[in-house]
Amino acid sequence: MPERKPRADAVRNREAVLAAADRLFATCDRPEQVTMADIADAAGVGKGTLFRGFTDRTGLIHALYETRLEPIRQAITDGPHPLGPGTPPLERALALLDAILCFKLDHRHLALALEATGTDSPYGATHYDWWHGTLRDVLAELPGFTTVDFTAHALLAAVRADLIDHLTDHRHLPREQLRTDLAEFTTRVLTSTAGPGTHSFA
Amino acid sequence: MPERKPRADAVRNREAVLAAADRLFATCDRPEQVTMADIADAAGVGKGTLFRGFTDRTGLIHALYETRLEPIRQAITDGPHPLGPGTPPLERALALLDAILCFKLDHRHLALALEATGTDSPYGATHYDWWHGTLRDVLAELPGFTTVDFTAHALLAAVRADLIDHLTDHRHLPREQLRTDLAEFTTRVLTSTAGPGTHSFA
DNA sequence: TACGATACGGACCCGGGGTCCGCTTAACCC
DNA sequence: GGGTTAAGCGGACCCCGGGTCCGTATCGTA
Repeated sequence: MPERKPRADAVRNREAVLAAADRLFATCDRPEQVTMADIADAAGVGKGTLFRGFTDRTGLIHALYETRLEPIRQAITDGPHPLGPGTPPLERALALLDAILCFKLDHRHLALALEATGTDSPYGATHYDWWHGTLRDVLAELPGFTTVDFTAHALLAAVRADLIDHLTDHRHLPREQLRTDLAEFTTRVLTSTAGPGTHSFA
Repeated sequence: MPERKPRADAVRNREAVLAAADRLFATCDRPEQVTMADIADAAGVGKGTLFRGFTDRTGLIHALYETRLEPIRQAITDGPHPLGPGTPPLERALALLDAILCFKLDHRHLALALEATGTDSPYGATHYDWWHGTLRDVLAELPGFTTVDFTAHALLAAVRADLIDHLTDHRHLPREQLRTDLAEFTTRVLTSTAGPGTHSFA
């Protein structure tokens, strides 16, 4: 079974669609305003082609997101300091979160579009489990940490796309401000010597 | 102009609709499965009545959410210890977040429905500004805090409905576990002596 | 060049949010 | 209680967007 190679026009179209979608999402301010028909038109293909290639709306956005995310993923799994492995945990955790933040800033439209699919909250997405797992493993290397799992979730929640979007677009927080704020917050969380701080209320 | 009193059937219907909606959202597992027509049927009224009374889907969910939220709001603005004013800031912040967490646990369906409206991310909702403002003011009373604004956002992000839902329904974290985890996390954030933790990466 | 497999595309379907308007009925006045 | 008025009702209807289908065009191969 020599596994036929995919047709040339198919791959060409696939690229065209991804490019068109990226462009449209980037220019329109509410991702749900971008309709499938719009994307098809902009890419110069029929609607059927979209769904053949990407199954459904979510699939298309997913695919797009994935391509943009790949480099960062790479940098984390086996890249150089400070993102790659081999960086001491506290510094690496900070680097991770900063990287996510910057990514979301640079690709706000995509991240928002992804979350706006509605079909699956971010927590259904495959990315999320990966991010969470990675961050959790890093935190686990820090001494004296018990609630690693929840902490990873909470830290990731601080860089969710819509929050970032709200802070930059509506509240006009400049990028660097946001980065330092996040860094300080993360540092607080990770360097605290919190004993059993569990005050219990009735 | 003696200001006619509202018609009896109108208020009766309003209640019926709210009750029906609450019931439906509570039983169906994905809020977007509940259609406006469903709610109208369940309440024994016509679709027109829904839109007359609540403008649109978002409005209906908003109204519902508001009624459930009111007691807690009350307890915070002028209730007793530990939620009310007059509680020392650290303890009060912990109480606030715990209260939000419990509320979202008890009304998961509503909170999810609200976020799933899509039309406005949680950050567009009026509640959010109030929560954020309240929490921010409390944090501001803690000594040595600089990034109060962002910290408030980040802490609130940790109790977002879909995260809570994911942790309880998919990961099966028990309620009490979640509460203690959140309490510890919050304590870490608020009791850390974080100096200028702003390591800068290139 | 001929042929099979694959991809194309746009007409079409369907379900859900939101509208509209002729009819109903509660509130007010006597 | 009976008449008048306008607020309220409801469901047929519209619109729009995601997703499907299948006759046709195109590619890859021999």
